[in-house]
Amino acid sequence: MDKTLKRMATMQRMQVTGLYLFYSKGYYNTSVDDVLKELSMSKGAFYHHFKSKEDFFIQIIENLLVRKIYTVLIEPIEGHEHTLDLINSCFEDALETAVHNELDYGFVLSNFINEFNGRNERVMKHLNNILKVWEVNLVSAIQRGKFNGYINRHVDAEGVAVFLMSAYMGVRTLMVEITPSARKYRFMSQLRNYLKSLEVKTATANIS
Amino acid sequence: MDKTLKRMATMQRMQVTGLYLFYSKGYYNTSVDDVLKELSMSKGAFYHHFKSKEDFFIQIIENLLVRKIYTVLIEPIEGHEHTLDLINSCFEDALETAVHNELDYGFVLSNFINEFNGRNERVMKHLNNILKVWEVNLVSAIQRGKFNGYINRHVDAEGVAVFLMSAYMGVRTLMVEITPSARKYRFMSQLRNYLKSLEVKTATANIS
DNA sequence: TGTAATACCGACCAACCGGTCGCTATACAA
DNA sequence: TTGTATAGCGACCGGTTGGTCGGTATTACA
Repeated sequence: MDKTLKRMATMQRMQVTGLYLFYSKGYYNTSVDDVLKELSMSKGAFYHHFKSKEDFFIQIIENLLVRKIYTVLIEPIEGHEHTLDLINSCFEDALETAVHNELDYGFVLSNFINEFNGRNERVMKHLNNILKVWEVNLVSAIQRGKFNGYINRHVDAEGVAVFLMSAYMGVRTLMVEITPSARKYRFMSQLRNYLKSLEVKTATANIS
Repeated sequence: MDKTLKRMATMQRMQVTGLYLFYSKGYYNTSVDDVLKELSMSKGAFYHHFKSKEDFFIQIIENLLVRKIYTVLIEPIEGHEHTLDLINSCFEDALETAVHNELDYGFVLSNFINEFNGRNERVMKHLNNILKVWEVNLVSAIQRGKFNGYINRHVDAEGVAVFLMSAYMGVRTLMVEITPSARKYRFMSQLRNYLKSLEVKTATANIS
């Protein structure tokens, strides 16, 4: 096998294991030795590939976390179909994955933000960047929805984005407890209610 | 001074300092020595009053955290005035406090849940209990609102409670970043929008 | 004033932390 | 086959962790 290819394969394997452990036990609560034990690897090998634990984690963020958020929360709302339906399906799918996750420790990004906030500025910058990318993409999806006539012109796109992100991050924390499925169902029902309030209003639609 | 009174005063002082440090640096990232340094106290004194670090933290939860949540998030919505107004004011005030907090590390309860979830079942039980109390009180406030004619009869009280808790917990995490004030404003605006959708509908109110 | 309980002190412990370093094992190019 | 760069090894280091323990200082009460 090509040398650089093998190197990348090893590093990838280390990062996947690292993300899993950091997510489940927390960054500060997971020692380098823990990661190495899981990998059946030596310390020398670790520090041959990464210059520090922090550097290892930052590479995990950039290589794995960013891609994860993209796949689950950004790409699904990029289409030109009815924006509110896209958002609804996207959240539905994301939460369903969480429900079926045997061991759910909450929204990965939100967990790390909580852990690093006020403690490690360098890591926080990387995490906040992901948050920003998500926000920007949500805002433009909503504006696209307005342009395409699916969303009321007077809706504040930035406000909706902040609200949606808040709701999602919060419910993911709530769902780590017992009966995540019931909470997901109730949450999604209220989310649809909220999304409906953003629709283009017709003269007759809301008379009850 | 009475002996037991002095003991309680000392323990109270220790717990207040402990909560501050655990909140700002995280539980696992704060050593007992850190707490003792802040208190100018010895290890012997600490372990004379508390049998372990974990025990110390659980007492902090029961004595300080529970009361805090009660004061900020439960009592303000207990009245018989318009329920949705009470909720709106309660969230507004709670977030305003967060904005003015020089060093904000997010919603205390939510931070600790994130830190202990899957790592310490005993502590999690105590934290989940607070969450449950909050939820129960929100649900009964909403049902009271329905009874008093402020909220639509068909509204799912449990669903609204989960949604409101999610949104609050999420926005508190989002607000730790830059410009918390702007995010608060946008969030509250959307929250009012959502709360409005729960009101008793009249034939003319929603024609636009 | 004597005494017993409580409050507090800080040296000390084993276990663990992130990181270093001198070493070997392997793989490819000449 | 040999030389050289990369991959991987694990003992070891200084520092920190939660917790212990033998001691002293302070207090309340007889």
